[in-house]
This record gives sequence, structure tokens and C-alpha cells, in this order.
Amino acid sequence: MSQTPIWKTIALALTADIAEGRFATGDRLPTEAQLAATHGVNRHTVRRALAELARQGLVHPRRGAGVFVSAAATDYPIGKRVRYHQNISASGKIPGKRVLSLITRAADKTEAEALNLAPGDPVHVYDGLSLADGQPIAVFQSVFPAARLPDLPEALAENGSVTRALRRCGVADYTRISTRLTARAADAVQARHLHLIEGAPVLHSVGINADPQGHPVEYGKTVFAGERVTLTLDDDHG
Amino acid sequence: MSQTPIWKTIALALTADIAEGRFATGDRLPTEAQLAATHGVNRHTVRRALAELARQGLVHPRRGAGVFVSAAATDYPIGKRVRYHQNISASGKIPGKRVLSLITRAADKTEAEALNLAPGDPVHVYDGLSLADGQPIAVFQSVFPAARLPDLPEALAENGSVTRALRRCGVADYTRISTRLTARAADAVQARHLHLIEGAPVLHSVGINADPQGHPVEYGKTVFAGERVTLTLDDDHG
DNA sequence: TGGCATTTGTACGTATGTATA
DNA sequence: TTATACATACGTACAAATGCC
Repeated sequence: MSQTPIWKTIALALTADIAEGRFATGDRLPTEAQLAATHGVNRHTVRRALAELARQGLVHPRRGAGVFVSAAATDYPIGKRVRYHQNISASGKIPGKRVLSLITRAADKTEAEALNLAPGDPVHVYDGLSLADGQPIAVFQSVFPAARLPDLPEALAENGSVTRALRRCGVADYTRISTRLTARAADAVQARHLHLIEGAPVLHSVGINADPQGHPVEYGKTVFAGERVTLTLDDDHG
Repeated sequence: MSQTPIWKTIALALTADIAEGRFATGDRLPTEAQLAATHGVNRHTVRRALAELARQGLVHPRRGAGVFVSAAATDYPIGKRVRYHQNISASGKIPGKRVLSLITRAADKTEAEALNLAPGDPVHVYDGLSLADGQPIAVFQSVFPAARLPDLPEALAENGSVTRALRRCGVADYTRISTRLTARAADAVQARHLHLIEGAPVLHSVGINADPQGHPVEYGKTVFAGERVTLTLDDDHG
């Protein structure tokens, strides 16, 4: 006989509570002590259950504050000429971007290689957060060649849109020339931004965009909240 | 002051042990009791450290047996005309496939839709395991229209290669027409096959392959061991 | 086949540290 | 500053899976 562990039973109960809307996105769950009392178990058993929910990305604990319900899933189409803003609109959610930081500094070796620069050449680095319906779905970092795009930071600062900023700087169009994808565990910073816990699955995407002449104009890394996003690759380019 | 937790220190030490080859892939670590003794801490503290390593995919525990070191990373290029066998060879590892099961049954709604069939039409279902250097890197399920490919199971049983089996059944070439990618947490079965723990990040890929006339010939789901595989999308199709 | 030792998993208890509001 | 609430770490006991004999 393989008995179901108590913590699993509690985890399932809490999952149902969330699924059926008794706790909404952003809500705070009862404290561990309260949950332990109501289920008649030790607090550690509740912690084990909450750890499971956190691992699944359903909740994220914040020390000293409480345990909060995370966001639900989104669909995220990606194609050769698909841009972020259009993507989210297509899935019926309201998109958004938040600038986290915007600096100009020397390129490291990897960045230089990706952008066809020499290490040490100046690059603009744009760190930001992508939102859908106000919920964070991705953190990204875009690196641009500063010599070629001197006015980019001002253009980016206005509304955060990479496409629009590039257009204003004379890059009317661009195409993805390479993408690498991996599933990884979220680190502490990513987890914080994406309302996940450390260790939740995230989708790493590292890509290079180039102008029509094939010159790289952006080296971008994006970390998607794994269970909240599906990338759709349509071979719709002819 | 923010002191480093003991469990984190132990986790780092064990990570170094593995990185520097003191424990090789497939090796069993000392027991929790032994580790607790050598580090002079409670067994629970060691367990917390091991849980962290397991979460990162470095080790995987087996109740009653011990804690084992998992496999290291592989690169996995994917493109329109790239096939599995070629992929792994390109990264310098010896590829392999293991048939887990091979049955013929009625198609469910999703499978029927993907393959342009009616629900209930017969399909061949091929469950298998992909290996690199003998280490599991992916579990997959491929679904084929049985009416169109009556002799496929025999062809597949011989060496497991989908491309070769399809060729023998008259499909000389095929192309990926859609792909959906998500990062998820491994379930118990996937974890067992891939030598991961439940909850480790895995990359879900769901795709449809069609013959040159555009008729679907395969509906495939693949679950990659997230931190062991990188998908590379080269836009190398002209 | 069955039994036994080993090893990980679950569950309890208690105390103290640390981040947040 | 204080109270709250999650995090770490100690301890103990027993359950469950594995592997060997």
C-alpha cells in the first residue's frame, strides 16, 4: 500500500482553492501557522505543501510578508517577423513593458562577438520587464551597438518599444538570425521579477536580430516565466 | 548581516566535488548520514543541500538506493531539415534511441486534429527515449496515421529511427510545420526516465511534421531534460 | 520466495534567525 | 520599534523503497 503523504493532500487542496478562485492572483494565503492549525498538522508539513505549490509556480513566498498567489498562463507566438506588442494583443491580453535600467557601457567578449564589435566598444544595455495584463511574463536584456545607434536610449526611454526606437534610429526593419532556447531554473532575481520562486522552470531565449543587410543590431536575452508562456514557432515565412 | 545558510555551503561544496570530477556521472554520493557526519550537521541540513542540487539537476535521489550524479549538458541544434541523429553527432556525442513502447490504438481528439484524421481513426503511438553518450536527454511520443502507414511499427522496431522508418514506408522527406515550446517542471515519470527529480525544468516541444505535399505524417511531443539541452534555431532555410 | 539491513522520505517537535510591514 | 511571518537548524521516530542474501 502506497499511502499519499499528508503534504501532498494539502498541496492538492490548496491547488483546488486557487483553481476555483477562492484565492485570486495576487492574494495572500493564510499564514503557515493558520494553515497548520486548520489542517491539524505540524507547520513543517504545511511548508512542504507550500514548497510544492511554489515549485509549480502557483504561489511565491516572501519572507516576512506571506505567501502570494502567482499569475495564470499566457500564449506567446514567436515568428520571424512577429514583434512583442503584436504577440500579446493576438492572445487577447493587454501588453506592457517596464524599463528596469538603461545604461551605456563597454561590451564584453560575448556581446562583442554577437554584434560584430570589438570587446570594449560601447553598447547600450536595456534591462526590462514584459507584462501581460499587468502580470510579469518575461525579463529581458537587449544590447545594442552604441556607435551605430547613438540616440537609441532617448528613443527607448519614451515608451520602451524596441521596434519603434530602432525605427526612429534609422533601422526600419530587422530579422531574427539566430535563437537558442533552454529550460532552466529561475534564479533569485528572475524569480523576484516574475513572481516565481527560485527554481521554477523558465525558458531562456538568446537571440540576435539583424537589419536587412545582415548587420546585427540587437543581442537579446529573454527569460520567460516558463509555465506562463508558450512559444509558438510558425514556419510562416516564405 | 546576511549569513550564508549552512545548507547552501554544503550544496556549493558538493557542486564543486561534482564539477571537479570527484564524483562522476552515475556515481552514488555518500549517504545522507555520512554527509551529515563529515560536515558535522544534522541529516536534515544535508537533505536541504541535496534538494538544492537535485533542483539544479545535478543529482537525483532514489529512495532506498542513494543519491546519484546526473549527466552534464549537451547542445541540440534544431532546424527545419535537421534530424535527431545528425544533431547529436554534430555536438560530438554518440546518439541513441530506446523504444519504450510501440502500440496501435484509436486517436484522441487532439491527435486527430493534428493529423487531419477523425477521432477514433487508428494511429501508431511510439514512446521512446533519446540518448547521448548513453545518457538520457529526452523522452518523446510520436503519433502516426496508421491507415497511411500500415507497416511503420515493424520499420520502427528495427532501429528506432523515425526518419528511416518513414522513408521505408514511402515518406522520403518531411518538414516541421509547427512547433510549440514551453518550460515546465518534470513529472515523476519524466524525471525517472531522464534521471532528474520531479520538478526539474524540462523543455516541452509539441510539433507536427508533414510530407512535401503538406499532409501531416507525425504528431510529436518531446520532453527535453532542460538543463542538459539547448535548442538552436538557425534560420538556415532558403 | 522471504527476510533483513540500508537508505531515502515523511512527520512530528522545538528554538532561533531574518525580512517585511 | 515592534509584531508578524517565513527561513534555517537542531532533534527524534517511523514509513517505504531498494538491494542483497
